[in-house]
Amino acid sequence: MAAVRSAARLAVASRADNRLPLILDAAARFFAEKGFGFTSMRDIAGMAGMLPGSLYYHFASKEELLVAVYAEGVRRIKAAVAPALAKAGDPWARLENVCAAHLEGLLEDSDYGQVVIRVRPDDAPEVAARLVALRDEYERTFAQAIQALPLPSRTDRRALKLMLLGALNWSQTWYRSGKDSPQTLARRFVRLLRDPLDA
Amino acid sequence: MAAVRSAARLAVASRADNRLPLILDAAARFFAEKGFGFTSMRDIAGMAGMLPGSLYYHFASKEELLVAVYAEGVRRIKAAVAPALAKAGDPWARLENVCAAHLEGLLEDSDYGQVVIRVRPDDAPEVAARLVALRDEYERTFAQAIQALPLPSRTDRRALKLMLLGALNWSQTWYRSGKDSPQTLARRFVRLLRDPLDA
DNA sequence: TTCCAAAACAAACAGTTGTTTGGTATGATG
DNA sequence: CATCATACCAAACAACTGTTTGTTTTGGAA
Repeated sequence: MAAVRSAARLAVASRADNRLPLILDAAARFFAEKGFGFTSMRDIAGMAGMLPGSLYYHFASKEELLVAVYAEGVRRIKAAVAPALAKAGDPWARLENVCAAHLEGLLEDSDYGQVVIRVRPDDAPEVAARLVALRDEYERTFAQAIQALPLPSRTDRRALKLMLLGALNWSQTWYRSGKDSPQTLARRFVRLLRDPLDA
Repeated sequence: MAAVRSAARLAVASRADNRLPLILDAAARFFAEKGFGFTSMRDIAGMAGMLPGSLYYHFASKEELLVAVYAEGVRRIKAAVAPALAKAGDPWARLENVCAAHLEGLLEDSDYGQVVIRVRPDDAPEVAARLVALRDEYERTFAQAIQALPLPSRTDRRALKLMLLGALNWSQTWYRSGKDSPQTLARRFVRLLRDPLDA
């Protein structure tokens, strides 16, 4: 397939693939704002300044384009969370920072991150499995922050992960930029879990 | 508009509106399973055993049909939660039952409940405001169960509501029927918030 | 300067979308 | 029995969908 770039053939980087990032950006923006189903290839092509058919030089289908955006989204969220996760110190503080980074990724920062949370894998049946795999990949990253917490042995950490991650992801529904910052929200949520333990 | 039923004119109930529930059921099923955007009026009409154009006798548009399903969904979830909310006793136990009822509504019970959680108001721009109002209406019901909790005065109850409701609603993403029941999940989630307080 | 593959255009394809319009069976009402 | 609104059918509408095909431009390599 042509989408496999010849860039492997070293350096030069010519003009080749020049507009591919443009396509991805446009797709990410539309997928994030209107969802997968309500976005047309013409929307994307228009914003990228090209014709609809031209997209098929880079991607075999609309769903494959979604996969590319999705993958980039996961990459970015992971990259945003990684530093917070790496830093040593209080595991609770680390979790709070991880949550804050996670929230920034899906609320403010980039369209790519929003796509990962907003678009349901079943919306693209042909590639659904790959999308789920990408999500899971990230969730394992997030789970590390939970594992590190000093909790009573009876605590159900899996449930904790599902609860916290669900709370964070769902915030996309009610969050309005300009009010509480992602940092503030992360602090509030983590405190609800932590404070009672300190007493 | 014809959709305003003449039923107000007392009792008889003739054959009029006979297939309207059928339409709503079909729409609810499709909206719940494929989402609003991926459902066509032909899908719905087909399942209801009629022609696409006929739907417009009952509803002025696809979006208006969504409003009707949405409203019914909120009605049902509220009805499912109401008994749990009314019962006297331990506020924590009550919250757990409320959560269980909520989960059943959007995971197992009815397509209507699933629609309320699954379909984003912005998917139907023309009626988005009305859909949001319907959601809010229910959330106020849910908030009552939170208000009744015996919590340290410093606790942010609004954040608690957002966290718990988000965790519950997001479960639609990962829940697979047959494994943990809604009741079990509700217990696990509520315990994560309560148990630390008891110590 | 010639050549070639990359990258895009231009135009169409067949199918689907929400919706409209005009006609028609039906069952209750006078 | 005649009437009439209700509830539906039948058929089409224009617009839009993802995608394909053949052709053209382009920039770097030989």
